[in-house]
Amino acid sequence: MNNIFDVARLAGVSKSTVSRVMNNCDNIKPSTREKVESAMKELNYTPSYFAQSIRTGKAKMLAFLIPETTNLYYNELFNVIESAALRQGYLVTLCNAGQDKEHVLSYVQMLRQRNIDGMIYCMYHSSFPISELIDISHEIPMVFMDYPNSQRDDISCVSADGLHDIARITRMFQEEGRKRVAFVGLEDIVSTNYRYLGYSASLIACGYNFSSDLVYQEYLSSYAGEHFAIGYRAAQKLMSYPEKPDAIICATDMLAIGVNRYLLESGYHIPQDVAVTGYDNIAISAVVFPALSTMAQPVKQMGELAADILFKKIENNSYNRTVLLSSDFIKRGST
Amino acid sequence: MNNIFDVARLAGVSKSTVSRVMNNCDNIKPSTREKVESAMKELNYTPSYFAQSIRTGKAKMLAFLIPETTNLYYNELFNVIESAALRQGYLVTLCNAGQDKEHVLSYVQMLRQRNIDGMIYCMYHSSFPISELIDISHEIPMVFMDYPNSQRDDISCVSADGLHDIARITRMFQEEGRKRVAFVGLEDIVSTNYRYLGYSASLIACGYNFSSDLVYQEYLSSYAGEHFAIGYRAAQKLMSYPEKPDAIICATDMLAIGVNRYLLESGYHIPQDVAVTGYDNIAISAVVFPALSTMAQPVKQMGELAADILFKKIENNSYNRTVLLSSDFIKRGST
DNA sequence: CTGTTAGCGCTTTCAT
DNA sequence: ATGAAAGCGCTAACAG
Repeated sequence: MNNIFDVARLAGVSKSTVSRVMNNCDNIKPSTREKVESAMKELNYTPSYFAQSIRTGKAKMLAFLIPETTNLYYNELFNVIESAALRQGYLVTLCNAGQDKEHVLSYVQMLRQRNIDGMIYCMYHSSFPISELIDISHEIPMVFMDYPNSQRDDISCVSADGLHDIARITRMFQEEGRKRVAFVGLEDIVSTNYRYLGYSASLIACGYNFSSDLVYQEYLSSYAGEHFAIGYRAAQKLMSYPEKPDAIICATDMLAIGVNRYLLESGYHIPQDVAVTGYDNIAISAVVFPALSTMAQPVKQMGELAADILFKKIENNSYNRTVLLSSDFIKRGST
Repeated sequence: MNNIFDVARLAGVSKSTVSRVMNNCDNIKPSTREKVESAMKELNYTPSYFAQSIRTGKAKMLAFLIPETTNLYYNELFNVIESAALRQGYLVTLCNAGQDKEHVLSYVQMLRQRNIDGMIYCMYHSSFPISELIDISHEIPMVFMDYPNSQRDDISCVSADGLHDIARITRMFQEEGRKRVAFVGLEDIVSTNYRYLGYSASLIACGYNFSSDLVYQEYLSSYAGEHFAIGYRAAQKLMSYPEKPDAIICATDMLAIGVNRYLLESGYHIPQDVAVTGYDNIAISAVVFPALSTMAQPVKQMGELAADILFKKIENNSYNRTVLLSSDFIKRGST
């Protein structure tokens, strides 16, 4: 492997000049720049990553930390962030950090030891003790996703605006003349909690009566098939009350698919008897029967924004910005 | 940040000794080892990753390259590989390399520049020119997955044994007394081609007549919803012939789900009129109606084996091993 | 505009 | 069993 000295010798200049050419400094005579460049080409030279890093202290590497891996949402997000990073010469490592505090922290610790330039952390369980991470974010650039917290200006967050997204759905149902709008959610998940807030606020705003018979939420164990089963159970419960809902807002598509299954099996007509909405627009939603109306998060925009903010923070970690983005409602057969 | 010299000074020894303690050399007086260790603890010292790497030439980092990101199979695989790597102090970066030759190669190039220790590459399109990668694998340790090639001993491959997996399904149908067994697949995908081979070979072996009216394969464009639609079209076509199949083996679960949808819509009974199998055991398969019988690849075993082989290759790249693993048949309502 | 020089923090001979 | 010293390949003052 050729090093900077070989290039310098071949070009008849000093190492520094070669270094300057690589880092496109100005103040280089065009003729020497050419000599250096052709020498680099001739020797098929690429600078040593480690040597560069040890000097600059930069790893040119980001980390994307996610809580679980059965959700293609994170895949999409990773994609977008990876592309954005690559464009700037950064590599991004996906970290399946889980939700155990010790595990997350030890993963973060390892990343810091490797001088990672910055990280994007996806929040999940609301019970996760995030304060440690917030402290760390003051030392190493971090952007939080799925953590809709606009309360503080010393951190940066990028999330979908589930609260207002759900409010728009409630309003739609009201305009359609639906009388009883129910909500099916997941306990203890930051993003779905936020959606629930949107439901309960807009219910009042639309003049509906709030009733606990209209809300079904359940804790989620880790198993993926669970989502579907929870939806199924939720519909079973909601439809067992004397006053049944005529619309069900679900916090995720998988819940909605479970809800729909119960409704169909029980002879209800969707959307005539009951309208159902999901949230996420997973691939299968377009293809189930009835096709699911749902909210599609602006994943591309979210990922790019997160990367963008992270790069700004890498330049100057005191920069902070928090953004909540509206989702797109995809109308299909279930409403 | 403290460096090795700070530790040495506090412990009253030289840098070399500290280095030796870190790398657990023998020939260290227990008392000095203790002194050094407590000094490290006191200073909360961690060695500089870059400085270590520049000396050893090792990045302690692997890459996992995948062709696309809408398949949770890769997520599972990544999980397993990541855990195995972490246990050895390696970080693994997920690379959404796509299937464009230039893009893959430039990604690989970037990884090499960063002195990645090894890579695991997931094969996909059979038209992908893999020979360049094979050449590269002679220089930098690489394990190929989903590339069931036992022909050559200068590369390492870990794959599910789709050929024999499908043969077992064919045999099951024969034992059930099914008369016409069809196959639905995807053109141009290495793993599904291999499954087709298992179908066509076992058809003969079971004494069935081979007929082109029993085979439907289609090229796959990149869009994910496509899988489902292809399955739907496939069933439409297969059931349009005068002699209809009474069993359909699908190369993937998504295809099978599409097949089932057409069959149900057309009034066929599953599995009485037509039995259907998938391959992959994706999460949704347990939950669709009828629940899908399918082959579950031993993903955990595959990932661990791939990591294992890669670590052996990192020690000595002339080591090679190719393994094909049997999947587990999950019997559900569709058979 | 370019060269000289001093490190970055560690590992690894070579001495002792 | 330990220390001294020479780099790994690069960047960044500092000179000129």
